Amino acid sequence: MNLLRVILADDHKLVRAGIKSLLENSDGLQVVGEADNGREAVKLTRELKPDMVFLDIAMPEMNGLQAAELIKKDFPEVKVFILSMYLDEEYVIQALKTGASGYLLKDSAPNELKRALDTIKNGNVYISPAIPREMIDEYRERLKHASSPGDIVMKKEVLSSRQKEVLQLIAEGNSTREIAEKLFISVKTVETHRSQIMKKLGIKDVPGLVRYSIKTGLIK
Amino acid sequence: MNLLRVILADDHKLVRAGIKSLLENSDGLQVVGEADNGREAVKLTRELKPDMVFLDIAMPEMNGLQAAELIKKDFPEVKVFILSMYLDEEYVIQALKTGASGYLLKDSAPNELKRALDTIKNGNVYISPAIPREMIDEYRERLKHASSPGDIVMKKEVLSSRQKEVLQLIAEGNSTREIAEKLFISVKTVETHRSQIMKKLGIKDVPGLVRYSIKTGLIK
DNA sequence: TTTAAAAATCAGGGTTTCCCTGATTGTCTC
DNA sequence: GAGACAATCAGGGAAACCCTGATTTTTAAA
Repeated sequence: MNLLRVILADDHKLVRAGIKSLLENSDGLQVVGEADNGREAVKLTRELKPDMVFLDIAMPEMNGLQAAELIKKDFPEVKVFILSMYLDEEYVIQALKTGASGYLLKDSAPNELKRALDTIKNGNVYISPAIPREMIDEYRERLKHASSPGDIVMKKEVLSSRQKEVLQLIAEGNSTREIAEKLFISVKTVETHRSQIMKKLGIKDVPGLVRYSIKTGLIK
Repeated sequence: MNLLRVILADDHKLVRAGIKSLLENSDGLQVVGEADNGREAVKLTRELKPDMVFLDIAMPEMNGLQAAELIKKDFPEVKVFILSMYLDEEYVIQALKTGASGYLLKDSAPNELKRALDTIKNGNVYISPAIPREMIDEYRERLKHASSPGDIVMKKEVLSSRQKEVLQLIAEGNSTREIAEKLFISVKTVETHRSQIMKKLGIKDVPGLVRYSIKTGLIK
């Protein structure tokens, strides 16, 4: 039986050693190389021609998504698996776009890893169940209408400009009433905007909106 | 030979499983409990009376440093080991102050973990070599001039630890009711805490609290 | 060691927001 | 011209927010 040869990239050595230990306990698999960052992962891929590459997203020098892109460009047959700390729409879409075979959150249960490996071995794509279906469905939908995956432009502009306007006012600490006054609309309309924004972003509370606004640079 | 009974707290289950696998491969040690956040770690410590507790710092609900404080207060004999993503002076000092037996960066080599374990078993304190000597020296210096470790004031702590706990829960998006349930106190008490926090910080709305929490690194 | 201050707990009661289910109108697009 | 979405608004109940207290415990200071 051939062992699946994999490369593992994560800048936190302790975490990496842990994941390695987990991977090697599930049989049929062998970690043949380890990298501290994306650039090293790409280099090792070139040298070792592994079957699969595990990439953490947040890494110094070159992040996992950039590395995934380079690897898939030069070695489309190498399966790429993204391990991420955060459930971020941007990241998921980006990963799918580069042709990754899997996207798993780091707070997944360890048995999810095994399931993901089985799925990928059979040539399918595994995506963490924690990721909202709409996100994936929408990507698939767009995929139908594009000539190549690279063509797909995921609404960078998820929110309409009015919605962004309202979101910013919320995140800046304005109350519903204050926003209504500033925009010359009713309190009810502001409420509808807020709930539309939350629905679109998949966020269920105001603190979440604030964190999103900071992360995307809308405020700060 | 008695096995060292340890509890392991990290919100990223996959990472936790990995560390667990690493720990159990080094013998003389057994993971008897796992926690997703600081609060759970404290609860498990009460129930299981372990020999040692491994705490990640960045966790939802209650971070590892707060958990360390509570654990050391009630069970001074339990050894606390801090695992951190970042090399942050505040964190290191805070960890030493609570009486932690170890502070290790997550990007340490796995054999450092073994060395740390040996050091701690002998009753000594292990601090990651990556941490600048001056930081530790400064702490030791201050220790000389204080009657007890608790006296050492490294930096202004505006909020009490309870207040920080509540603030974190607010900023993470928990509703007042949810916070009350998690802390086993009434909704009214949570409201009082919130308004006390706002008064102290001079902030008048929840989004402001979230921004403050991100800026000061309490969440994110 | 008394005294004072702050922390942590809770309540009443009025105002505002939140949330859910609608609804209308205009504007694109296929 | 049907469907999707944006932007506007309402009703009504649940929850959160805000203010004024109040009690107990802990901590600090005099």
